[in-house]
Amino acid sequence: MDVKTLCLGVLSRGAFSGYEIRKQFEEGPFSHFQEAGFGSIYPALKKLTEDGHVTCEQQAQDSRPDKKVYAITQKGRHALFDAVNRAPGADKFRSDFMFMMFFADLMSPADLDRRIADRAAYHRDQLEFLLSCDEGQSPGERFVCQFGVAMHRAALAYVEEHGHELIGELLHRDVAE
Amino acid sequence: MDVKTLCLGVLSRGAFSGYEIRKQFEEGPFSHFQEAGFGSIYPALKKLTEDGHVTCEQQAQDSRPDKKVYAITQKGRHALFDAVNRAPGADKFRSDFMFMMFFADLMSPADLDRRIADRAAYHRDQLEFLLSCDEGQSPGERFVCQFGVAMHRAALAYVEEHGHELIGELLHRDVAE
DNA sequence: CGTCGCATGTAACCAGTTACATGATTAA
DNA sequence: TTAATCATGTAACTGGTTACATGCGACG
Repeated sequence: MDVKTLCLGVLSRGAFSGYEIRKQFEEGPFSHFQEAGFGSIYPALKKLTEDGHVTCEQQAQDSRPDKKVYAITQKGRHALFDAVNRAPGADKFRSDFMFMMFFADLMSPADLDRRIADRAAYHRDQLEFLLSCDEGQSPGERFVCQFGVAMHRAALAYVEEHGHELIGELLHRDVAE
Repeated sequence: MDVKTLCLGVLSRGAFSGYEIRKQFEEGPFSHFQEAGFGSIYPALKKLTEDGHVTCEQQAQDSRPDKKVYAITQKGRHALFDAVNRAPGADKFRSDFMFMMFFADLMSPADLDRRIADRAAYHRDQLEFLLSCDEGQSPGERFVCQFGVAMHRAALAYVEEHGHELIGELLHRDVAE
């Protein structure tokens, strides 16, 4: 799913500036399963405008830089429709944390403990956020949001239950050697 | 986590050829949280050899192309140790499926149903695979593998429970209009 | 007779990230 | 006064993907 399509998705729900679109990827309803930064959003918006998928209205603001508000066109909606009805690519999940846990025996128990605590905190944060944006309007939005809740709940539970177990096992091994 | 470090991780567990390393990313114990293809593995191995992180032994095979078996060096182990003890980057999760579900109202109920069934099948596959490689040797490996099990179990349960709910909601809305 | 598995590699390409460039306002 | 928020954009880079190039053996 390229950034152009992602932007189209955001703009199908309202008119926004590039800055606002980025915010939605950072802390909005898309944040937990897609991401995009300025460097990819602005060029995407430019391309979408050229292709007639969005229109751009420049708004002057006093004591602030101009704002360019983008709105989706009929052609853009069609492109979004096509993208949604294409076969989805496989999920991409990459986790440095899991790689490190895989090699937990290369870490000191204290460091390991800290990493696991950080991880639990991360899942708690995400959970809190997702629960707060749960008043999702559309059925699809609610489905996705609640999926995130289910995932982070499961991950948190796993880390809390098995994290100490892992540290224990490694401690044991250290003593044995 | 770049492909060089990933290869170092694989090679810390034994000597392998580039082809075998790729297989481990495709169907081995790393497959559910990292990936790498030929196009990134071979150049990484080349670089690692130049840097002295791995050594390469060419094995002639009759009626088959030569095999280059790579083995990690002490320097390589040190580099892996450093990587594991660095602060982990944030997880990257990108899901086309979730994007599509977000815009489920742009899909026909029949298509939606099919996508959800495919998704459930995918989680079942992953689960089966992860359960089969559960006899992980090291505590870290077991931790990571069982984490995968927990995640796919939760995802499968969620999709099975709420997928039909979503279709129902959209069907309802279609009738209302 | 085809295609799958073994086996290695390069070159072109591309999407996305990082750093840079600019600058006013507001809150700590 | 320092940092954060608002606001837009480009250029250089980089990492990884895709396609190409080569070729034998085994299985169906």
